[in-house]
Amino acid sequence: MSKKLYLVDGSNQAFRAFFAIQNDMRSPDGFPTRALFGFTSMLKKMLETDKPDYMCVLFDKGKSFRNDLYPEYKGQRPDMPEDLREQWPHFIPLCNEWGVQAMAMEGYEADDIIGTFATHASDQLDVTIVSNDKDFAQLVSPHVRLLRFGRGNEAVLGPDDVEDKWGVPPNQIIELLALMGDASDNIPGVPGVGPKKAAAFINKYGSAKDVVANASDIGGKTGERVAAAAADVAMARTLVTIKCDVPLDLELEDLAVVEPDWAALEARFTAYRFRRFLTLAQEKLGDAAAPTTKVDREAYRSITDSASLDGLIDHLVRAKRFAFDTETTGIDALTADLVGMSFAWEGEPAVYVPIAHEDGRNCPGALGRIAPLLEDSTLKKTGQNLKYDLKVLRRAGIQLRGIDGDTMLADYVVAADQRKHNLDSLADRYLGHTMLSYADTTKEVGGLFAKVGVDEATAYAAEDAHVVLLIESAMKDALSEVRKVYDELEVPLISVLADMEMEGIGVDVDALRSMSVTLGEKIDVLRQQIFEEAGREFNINSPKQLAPILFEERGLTPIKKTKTGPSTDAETLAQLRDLQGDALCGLMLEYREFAKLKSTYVDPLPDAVAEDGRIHTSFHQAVAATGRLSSNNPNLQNIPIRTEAGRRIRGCFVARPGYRFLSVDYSQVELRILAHFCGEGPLVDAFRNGEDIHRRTAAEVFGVMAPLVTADQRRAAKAINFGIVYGMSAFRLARELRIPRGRASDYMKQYFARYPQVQRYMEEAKERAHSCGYAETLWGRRRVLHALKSSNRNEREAAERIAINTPVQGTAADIIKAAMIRVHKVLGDKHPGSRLLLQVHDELVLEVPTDDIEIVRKVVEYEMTNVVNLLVPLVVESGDGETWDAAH
DNA sequence: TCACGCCCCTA
DNA sequence: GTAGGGGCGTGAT
Repeated sequence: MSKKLYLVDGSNQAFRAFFAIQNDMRSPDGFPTRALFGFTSMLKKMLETDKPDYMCVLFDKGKSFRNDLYPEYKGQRPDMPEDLREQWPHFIPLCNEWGVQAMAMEGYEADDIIGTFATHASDQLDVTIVSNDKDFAQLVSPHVRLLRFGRGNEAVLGPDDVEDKWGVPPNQIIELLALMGDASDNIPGVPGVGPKKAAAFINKYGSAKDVVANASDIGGKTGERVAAAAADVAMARTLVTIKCDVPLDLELEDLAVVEPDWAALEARFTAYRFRRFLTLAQEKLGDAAAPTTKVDREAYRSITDSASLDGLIDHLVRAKRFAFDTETTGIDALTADLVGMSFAWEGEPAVYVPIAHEDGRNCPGALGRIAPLLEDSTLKKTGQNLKYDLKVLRRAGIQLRGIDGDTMLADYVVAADQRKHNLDSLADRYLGHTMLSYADTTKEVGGLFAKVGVDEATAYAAEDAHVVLLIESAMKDALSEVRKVYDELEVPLISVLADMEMEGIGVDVDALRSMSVTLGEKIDVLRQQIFEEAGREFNINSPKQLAPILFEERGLTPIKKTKTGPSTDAETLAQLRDLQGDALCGLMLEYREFAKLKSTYVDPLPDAVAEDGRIHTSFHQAVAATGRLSSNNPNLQNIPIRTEAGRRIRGCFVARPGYRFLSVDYSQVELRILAHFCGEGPLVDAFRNGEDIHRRTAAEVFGVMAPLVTADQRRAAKAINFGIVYGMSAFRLARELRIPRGRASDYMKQYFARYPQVQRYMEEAKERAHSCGYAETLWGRRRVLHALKSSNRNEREAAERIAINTPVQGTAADIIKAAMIRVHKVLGDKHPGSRLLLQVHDELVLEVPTDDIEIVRKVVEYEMTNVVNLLVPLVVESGDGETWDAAH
């Protein structure tokens, strides 16, 4: 058997690793590590499973001969992301410490060095090229294979695979690429000729040159394009051809894979905080300090008889606190049924209690015996995303009480900037442990957990409960920094949200269906009018098709650009209609309004109605970086309100007979919070005196008496007040108000002159974030802001705006969460007929028995306004009605 | 089928 | 200018 040589396109794999990982990963001192992490995974896996005898990782360096030949080569490429560039110098030392040769050669691309090695070595070795770049397909031969990594899968391509995939054999790939060009390298080919057409032409005529020579035979538009692109094709052919004769001063033995330098890797992985790899290095070193908290799945037990069940109950009662997890028949808590439960507590191996497994080894009477423990609030529970378990149990008639921890939320408050807070990610991040996957566990039984055998189910389920405890202890110190927001807000909110989701909200499905018909008719009429006005038919939903009609056929002047061309958004269309008098733009605006309402709300909402006739949204507690909730399936936090047609959709949300909706919303809550953070000053005075804040601001900015402020002046002041909270620029204000930049700038100057404490707050918010690395809310919720240190001005300024906005928006989120907990408590205690249904950031929607409206209004208003003492009063406005629209 | 860009709904 | 979810078109997979 031949020995194996692996040639890795290092630049390509570094990029792939960077973009494949969504979460921002950093070492404790803030150094970005995500590309290095993915790259390390790849190296380790390749070394362990493929065991190459020789290996070399190649990186591009500087410009190559291709740039001399064609200055625009790779010219369209955006700059390397800063986070990736910082990691760049680490790749070669990392490879070397793994025992792998790595290099970059000035003036050559990795492709050419790989090509040279591959052609020289393929007569004595089996060569594998590791890259996702399709150019390498040209080098594939019986002894050279191409290894590509996709999302979660990888593919090894030999000559036949290349032909299957691209339609031509490896020795024709150059011809294929010459015709196609390569958009990512900015190499022009024949416009309109992609992989399919190119392969067909190559197979028919031979080389790219032959295809060009036969352009007249191809005929039609494509033929013309082929003929016109003759020079480009020749150029492209040179550019895509990998050089195989780079002068290399290396012997094969220089590429031999040697034993990793585990001590160096240990230091490196400690610095990067790569837990899993660090453990590996420590094991290899025989290091006594290697963590011994390995997850031992063998120790887990299943509880299948009543004697063991007695023992479990005894243990749980004495433990006083335990982690638990439910296994169910599905992922939707509203329809999933209980299959089993797992428990873990201090000092014993975790256990699994099967309840409804099809193999019949279930624990008799378990649910009834365990229920009192779950309902006992003096026994403390923790888990991962307990809102789900709470809902499942409630449908089984069990009221879960005593929740005092949730690892998903703990990670959310410790690391709000991470995108993923699921258990698998947490186990990896905090423990360096890879969990058994649900997909693998249930793969052979069609994803149905009830069909999994009890032994296998035990390993999977008990691990979930066990790992929750391990993660809690690993994050203990970090969590102690943000205990207040965790204990007072996030954990108590779990059961409030579970109740709201289970309660759901009623909708008038018939009204929505008839609205769909009416809107459909309006849209049809508008579509015809648009075609008539445009003089032809096109896909009205396609901005790409609309743009040339507006800006070429109708000769209108573009107002702003998107990445891909002139914008056709609503602001643009309105200006084109008003300032350039274009009728088509007016029609498009109407069309867009109705089409949006129909496709986003009116048509999908009836499908979201559950068996109980109500819509049950999901509130996500660990998504928004500021601490807000989000809502989906369906999103009930973006139901229209601004337009008349939109409000009719709100009118389709209806209260039960005998009930009314009560909607209570905070008035100007973010500006009040800003005033609080600013301290004394006219802003605080205005709120304390109950003034109309926008009128007062207008009076200050325009230097007139408050009663004399005009409607236009008040509107401008309102825009400024909103913008301030977001860290707005004068440029943006000018656009918002459609006034010259200089005037907008004057307004802002005057604003800050009258409210100097606002400007001071903004400066201090930035300085604070710079010095401690995060922005913080009133409850101590934190958001780390690495980009403050960025050398890119746009990124840095964006982070500064976040530093200004997050304390304000996040404190508003804290306040309404605290209010929800108090309202939920008082309703449960004193007004059980009334329920919280929705939260829309500054608004709570309740369903209240008609007779209780006034008393409940008082109670809710009291709780919302007295939830915290700020320097300015919190004020709410309320309304009630039989529909959500009427209540607003 | 999926990722991405554009557009638009909310606070 | 902040924070979200989601529909549709487009082009690659």
